[in-house]
Amino acid sequence: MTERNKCQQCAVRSQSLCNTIGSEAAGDLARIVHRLRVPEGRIIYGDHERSKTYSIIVSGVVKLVNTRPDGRHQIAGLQFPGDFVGRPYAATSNLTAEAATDLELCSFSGRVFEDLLAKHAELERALLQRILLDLDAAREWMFLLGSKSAEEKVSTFLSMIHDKMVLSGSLEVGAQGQSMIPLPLSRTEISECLSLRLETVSRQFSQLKSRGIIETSGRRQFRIIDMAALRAYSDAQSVSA
Amino acid sequence: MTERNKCQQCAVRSQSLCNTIGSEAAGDLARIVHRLRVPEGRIIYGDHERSKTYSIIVSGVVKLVNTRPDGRHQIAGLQFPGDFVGRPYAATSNLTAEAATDLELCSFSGRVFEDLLAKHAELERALLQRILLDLDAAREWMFLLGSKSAEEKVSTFLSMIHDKMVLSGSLEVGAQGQSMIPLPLSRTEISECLSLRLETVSRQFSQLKSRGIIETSGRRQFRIIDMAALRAYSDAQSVSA
DNA sequence: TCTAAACTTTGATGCGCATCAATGAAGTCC
DNA sequence: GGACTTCATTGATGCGCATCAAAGTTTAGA
Repeated sequence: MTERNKCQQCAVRSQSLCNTIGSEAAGDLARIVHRLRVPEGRIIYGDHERSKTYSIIVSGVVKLVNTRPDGRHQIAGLQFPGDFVGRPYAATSNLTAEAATDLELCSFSGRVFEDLLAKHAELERALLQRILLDLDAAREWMFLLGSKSAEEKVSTFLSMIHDKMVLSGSLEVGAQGQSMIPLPLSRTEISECLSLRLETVSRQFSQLKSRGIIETSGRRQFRIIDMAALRAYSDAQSVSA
Repeated sequence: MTERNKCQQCAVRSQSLCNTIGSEAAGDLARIVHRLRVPEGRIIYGDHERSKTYSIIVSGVVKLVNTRPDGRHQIAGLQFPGDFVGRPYAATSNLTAEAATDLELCSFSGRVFEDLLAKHAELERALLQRILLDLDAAREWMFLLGSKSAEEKVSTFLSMIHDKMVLSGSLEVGAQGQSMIPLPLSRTEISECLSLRLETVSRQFSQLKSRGIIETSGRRQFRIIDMAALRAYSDAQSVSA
């Protein structure tokens, strides 16, 4: 892929949707895109949303929330920079996509994007590949929800955040010992993501701190002191003490 | 869609992949398909499988198993008649697809099917739509794994089996009171699907029986006596007694 | 039909996390 | 900059499901 194939406007990382397609499709895509800033808490799509839009995240984090009639709710997925947000080919969705942090988006109006999908098979293929990755991730997360202990869940969550930061270029590989990493979610949101109560999440944070594996600063930042230990706790059974 | 557009060979239900595409693509697809019988327990793809194949299930159930180094494993999805089985665009998968029951498949060799995907955009679109449904289902199942009680999990599982039987035409709507429904999984497999222990699954079966909501016959058949109650227990909080 | 193996059910006990409750720290507004 | 509000931490207790253990049932094979 040559440099001019890349979408300069929303270039985030190489795997981004608009960087995996040819120049003609990319050109068409660039013509209909517009930049958008979205404040934390804003609903992007869901429930009673009529006007459909699709986006690629430039910066920030989107949470996909599964809300139930009885008030229980769960975060069914997090989308990071470079990820595609939207649900093509469906009038409604049981999920609500909400800005977990302030966002910058590359946004496409629903109708136009769908036409473009029909026009460029390669764009549709790129989308299919991306959705398949989301499906892999969802099935992997199912294992966490069903089979991991609270300790494993919180450790997995923190290393996942670290890995996403590295992937999106916001953090250098191996720099975790030095750099503070921003937490995109509150304790309550983390608990909804891991299917724990927030008290349990807090206790696991405390334990990881007391073991010297992580440090925290304020409510929204953490530093990984011992990455190897964090990874070990993420898939424990290995740890006996 | 006209009748001749339908793939007569593997026509299972209207949503099946080969029934949502045009006649030319369907013709090409029919030309490369071959029927295949697979005995229970056989691995369809996964782990160290080299030769890729894709299939549409004609009859039987496939389980997608997530196996971990430490021996824990979980069923990450079930595929029923009409469903697509395979993981395009990936050399490997962490999942193993295994015949939960004896199967009849419409099978496509990997290379040829991928060429066909590239040739017919409409086939790729149909696949994308199907994968999106799988993603919706996976995210819905995440809620079960993370947030439902053992009672809700088992009730949900049984009504899901019922619904799938109806969808695939093996059971008439509203006939649940009369007909025995075959269970495609053992207690152990059900427990791996719901992230419970098999003893807990068994206890929930017993409780549903003692309440007169279901009956069982042998290990692999059940009858739904009171569908409304079963549905209520599937999303409890509603039930207080 | 009898026997053995595999699977399922039922019972007793304990642990992990939820729940209830209170204190403490961090941002926000005047 | 002090008071308020929101969010996070820590503690005490209880319940749901895992775990350990044993008996019962179904299926297959001699």
